[in-house]
Amino acid sequence: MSQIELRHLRTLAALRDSGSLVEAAERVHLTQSALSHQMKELETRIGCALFVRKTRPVRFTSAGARLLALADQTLPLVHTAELDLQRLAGGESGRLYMAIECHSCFEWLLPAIDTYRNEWADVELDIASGFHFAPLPALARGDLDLVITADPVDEPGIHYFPLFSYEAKLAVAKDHALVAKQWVEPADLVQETIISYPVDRDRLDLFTSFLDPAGVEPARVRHAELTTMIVQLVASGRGVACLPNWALYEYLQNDYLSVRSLGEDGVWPTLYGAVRADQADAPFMSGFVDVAKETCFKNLKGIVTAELEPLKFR
Amino acid sequence: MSQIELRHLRTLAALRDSGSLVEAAERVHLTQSALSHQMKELETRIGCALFVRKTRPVRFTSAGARLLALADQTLPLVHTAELDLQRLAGGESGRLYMAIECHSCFEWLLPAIDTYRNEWADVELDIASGFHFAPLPALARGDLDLVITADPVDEPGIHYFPLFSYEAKLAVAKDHALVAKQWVEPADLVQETIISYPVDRDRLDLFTSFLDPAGVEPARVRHAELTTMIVQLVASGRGVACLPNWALYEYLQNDYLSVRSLGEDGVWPTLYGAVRADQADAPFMSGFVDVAKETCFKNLKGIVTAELEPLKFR
DNA sequence: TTCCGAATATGAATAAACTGCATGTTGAAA
DNA sequence: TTTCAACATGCAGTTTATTCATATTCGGAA
Repeated sequence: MSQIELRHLRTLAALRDSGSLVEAAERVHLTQSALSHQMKELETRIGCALFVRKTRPVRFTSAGARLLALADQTLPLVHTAELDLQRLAGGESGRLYMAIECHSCFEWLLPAIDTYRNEWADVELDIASGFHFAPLPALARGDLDLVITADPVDEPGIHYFPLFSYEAKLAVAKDHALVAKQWVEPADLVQETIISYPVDRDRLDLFTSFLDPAGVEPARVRHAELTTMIVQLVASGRGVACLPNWALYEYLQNDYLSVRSLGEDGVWPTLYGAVRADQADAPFMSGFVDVAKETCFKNLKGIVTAELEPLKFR
Repeated sequence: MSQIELRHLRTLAALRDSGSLVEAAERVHLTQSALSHQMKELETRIGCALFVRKTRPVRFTSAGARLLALADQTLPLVHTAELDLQRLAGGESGRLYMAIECHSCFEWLLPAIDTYRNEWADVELDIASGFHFAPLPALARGDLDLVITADPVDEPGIHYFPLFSYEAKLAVAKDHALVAKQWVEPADLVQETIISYPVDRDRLDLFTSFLDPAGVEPARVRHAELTTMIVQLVASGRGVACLPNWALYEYLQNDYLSVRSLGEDGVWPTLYGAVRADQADAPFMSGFVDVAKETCFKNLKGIVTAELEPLKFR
């Protein structure tokens, strides 16, 4: 049925380029006998001669010429595919579809992606922005290749690259009563309205690391999509919000609101890049982690103000 | 080195279309085990995984997707090539480069080619018009596939299809002295100017079949490229010319000149189609001969006038 | 013509590969 | 946990590809 193989096309091309079986054999690193057998067998399979051997250089029949045309069409395609595969296998290239669980991460992620693109032009990048699905299962399944998350779940086959730790601070209006306190205790928030991103509360550090352990429930929870919006609501006294220190830096510089630590020691989540274990060692993957850490380091390291601690890098 | 083979591409395409190795195995008429081995081996050869087997349907990695793209590029090409080869092998298609030794043959050759094209659209036709080379060696060598000739040379590997016999007549002006004779004898031409196509005289029937055997040399030989030109020269009494009866039919109808036979029985050359022996049985080749004979029969059969004999078909 | 050298063809042996069978492993759903 | 379906694997049989040694063919030169 399927009779033609790439080997035949390579032989024919070599035969055209050299003009004789003897020389063609050298080019494809086989013996003259091998090529003779090979061609003869192909000729019987397709039922007609491919070239005239009595002439020098050999003359191709219509069938031979047709196969040569096929060779000219396909062999270059195959060759470039092989080169692509080499890069793919060497980890110089690959697919990098990512999703972020951390809502405010775009701030440092976009510059990181910019610099990464320059170094790894061949990597196919994409960000799943509107992620209404669970990112980690999608990662394990292969729909995603990288997930930025603050909640490492111990799952086999998933590897976590720590990026940095930041302090999750409580943002309050400048005239808020809590400004008087050195730090915030869970009980202080009983009467408060919490403003948060519209995600499950078990993915909010304020609840998982602070309020829930103390058994405290705030008066109300409001949602806002954008960091700017949350900050505005907080500044105007409509509630308080828990945000990463680096996301608050700009607003503190402008004296737009105040921040306080959650508890005496503060809450310090760590941001991880989650990848599939089999890709953890791929150069294009660890390359991205390196670029991400470096970008954060450059852009976010100097965020110390009177009220903020710097990030902790690992 | 060269690792990818068409079989791998076919397997991958089947795998994508079906979603599982089991089903893909059915499509390529192999067992699941065979495909498993095949894919595993390819993966180790190129150094990275091609698809994830844990999912249903299977999910392709970047490398797998790249190979699928290659498959989509190449497999259709290979398939159409195989179809072309089938037609080529079945003789439904082929190359038909032809040359004509007979100068006036275009008259019936061009209509013949027209009808042939309709029946054998896939045959690559070409006419070597300005043939300043020897056609028969070119035929044996493979530069040509068909030569229309009136001089069959007994050469091994060449097969001659007889097309028809015609009478080579002497055309003279209407008021020429020879009109008085029933037929022409060689000695009658001693004083005459012969007008012929500009080719070697041993390819002119007038010499080879009439004058040379009698040891007669005409007074002068003039050349003209086109049949019309020769006829004009003859009609105006500048000389006499030997032409096929069918080439003279039109001019006789218009009472433009007169013709006489060469000798009592006339000279009757036969026109042959010469082909390489290995192509003599190819349907597209004998198909051409049939069309050529039929065209001549239709177009040239009714050439009988008071002075012309009809063609003889074999 | 005959001989010679180069190229191709051929036959047999060997090496490699592909494939199938039987069976083990794994993952997902009940 | 069980079960089922899909995939992996070890092994054996078979096919296929290649090589080596040798024969044949072709074209040119003596």
